[in-house]
Amino acid sequence: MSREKIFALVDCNNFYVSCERLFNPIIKNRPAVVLSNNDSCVISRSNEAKNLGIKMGDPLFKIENKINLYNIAVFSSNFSLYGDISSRVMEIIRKFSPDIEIYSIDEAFINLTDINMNLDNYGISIVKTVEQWTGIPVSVGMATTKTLAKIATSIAKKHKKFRGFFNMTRHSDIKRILEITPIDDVWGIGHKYAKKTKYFRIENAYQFSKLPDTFIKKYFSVNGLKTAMELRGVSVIPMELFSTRKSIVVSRSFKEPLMELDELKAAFVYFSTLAGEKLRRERVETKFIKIFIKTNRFDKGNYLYNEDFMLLPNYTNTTKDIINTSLLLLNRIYHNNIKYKKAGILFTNLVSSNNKQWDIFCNSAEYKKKNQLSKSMDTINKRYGSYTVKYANINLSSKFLPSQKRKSKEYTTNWKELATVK
DNA sequence: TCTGGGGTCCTAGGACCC
DNA sequence: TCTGGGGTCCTAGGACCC
Repeated sequence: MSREKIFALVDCNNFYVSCERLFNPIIKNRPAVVLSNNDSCVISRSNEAKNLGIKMGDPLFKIENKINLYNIAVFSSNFSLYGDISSRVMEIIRKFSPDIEIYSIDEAFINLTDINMNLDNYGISIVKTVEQWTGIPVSVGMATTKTLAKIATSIAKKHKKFRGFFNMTRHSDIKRILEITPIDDVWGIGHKYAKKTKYFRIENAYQFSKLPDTFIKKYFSVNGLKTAMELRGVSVIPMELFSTRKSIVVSRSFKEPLMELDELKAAFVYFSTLAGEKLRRERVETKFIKIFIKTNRFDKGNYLYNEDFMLLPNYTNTTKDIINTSLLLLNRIYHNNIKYKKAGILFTNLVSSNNKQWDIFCNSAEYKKKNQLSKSMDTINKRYGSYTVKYANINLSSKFLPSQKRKSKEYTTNWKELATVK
C-alpha cells in the first residue's frame, strides 16, 4: 500500500483585481472589478465588490448604479499584465515543490507527498512568501486528493481566522466538512449536474460521495464518478506535469456587429497575427486551421453560425500562412447583409515544433525564411510593444478592435508603460 | 439596448468495413 | 430490397473548468 498522497492548491485571491491593485495602491480598500473584453461583464471582483452583491459575469450596464453609488473602481482587462504577474507567482510556488501543475492563470497544484516537513508551517510559509515577494494574496488548501484540496482552499479563503491556509490532510472530521459543502460548490459539478443532484435530493458533497458507483456513472458519467472517489479520499485525478496544448483559439466579440467583408478581413488579419504569436510562443505548429463567424447568439430565431476549415499540406506557425488561409476561408463562408457579432480562428492537432515530421514535399528553405521573419517580429513586438511591426494589411483603426476604455497600463511588459515612481 | 475568451474530456451516433 | 452482428474511427455536441 503506497503512502497517502498530499496535494496543495495555491489559489490567488481575486487575481485580476489584485494585479490592478499592485499598481494602484489607492484602491487598496475600495471595491474594485475587472471587466471582460469590450468592457462587457465582470470577470473579477474584490471582496468589497462581492459584499456589495456584484456577481461573476454581471453585465456592466446592470451594475452602473452600484458603481456610482459605492465608488467602485472599474478596469478593462489587461491580460499581458496578468500573465506576467502570474508567471512570477508560479516561479515562487515552484520553489516549494517542483512537482507543480499550473492549472490556470491564478491556480497551481503542487504535490507535497514527499515533503518531510511540518505541513502547517509549510502551507503558512507559501502564503506569506508569495504575498511578500509579489504582493498577490493567495489561499492554500491541503488534502489527500485534488478535489478535496479545492474544498480546503475555499475554506481557507472564506474564513479569515485561517489566515489563508487550511490543512485537511489529517482532519478528524472530513465528513462534517463535506456535509456543509453544497454540492454545486464541488469541483466537477457544474450547472447541469447541480440541477440533476437537486432532482435526486442530493444537497451536499457528503451525500454525493455516498451514492452507488453505478448510479453516479449512469447520470454523471465517469467524471462524476471520479469526483465521488476523490471526495471519499481516493486520489484518481493525477497531477498533469507535462501537459501539451491540444488546441489554440483566438476569438472576439465585436462591440458593433460587422457586415462588410473588408471589416471582417481586417479582423481575421488581427486574429491571425495573435494566433501566430501564440503558436510560436507555445512552440507548436499545425496543419488544421478552422475559422468561424457568427451572429448574436442572444438573437433568438436569427442565430447564424458559419465555419470552414482547411488541412494544409505542411505544418506551419507562420503568420503569413495563417493570414492567407483564414482570408481564403472567410471568402468561402462570408455572406452579405449579415450582422456578424463574433468571429475566431482555431487550431487543433498541434505538434511540437521540435519533433514534427518533415513532409516530403515541404520546401524547407522557404519555410525557414517565413519562420525567421515571424520570429523577428515577435522579438521586436515583445520588446517595444505589440504591433510595433506588423503585416501591412493589418488595419488597427478598424472598428473590430475591442473597446477597452478603462485599461491600466502594461507596467511590466511594455517599455513605454513602465510604472513611474513619484 | 448592453450579456467574454480560452481551454479539456466524454459520449452518442453516424459512416464504413467485414 | 430485405436481412444481422460486430468492430473501428470520427465528429458534433454537451458537460466541465478558469
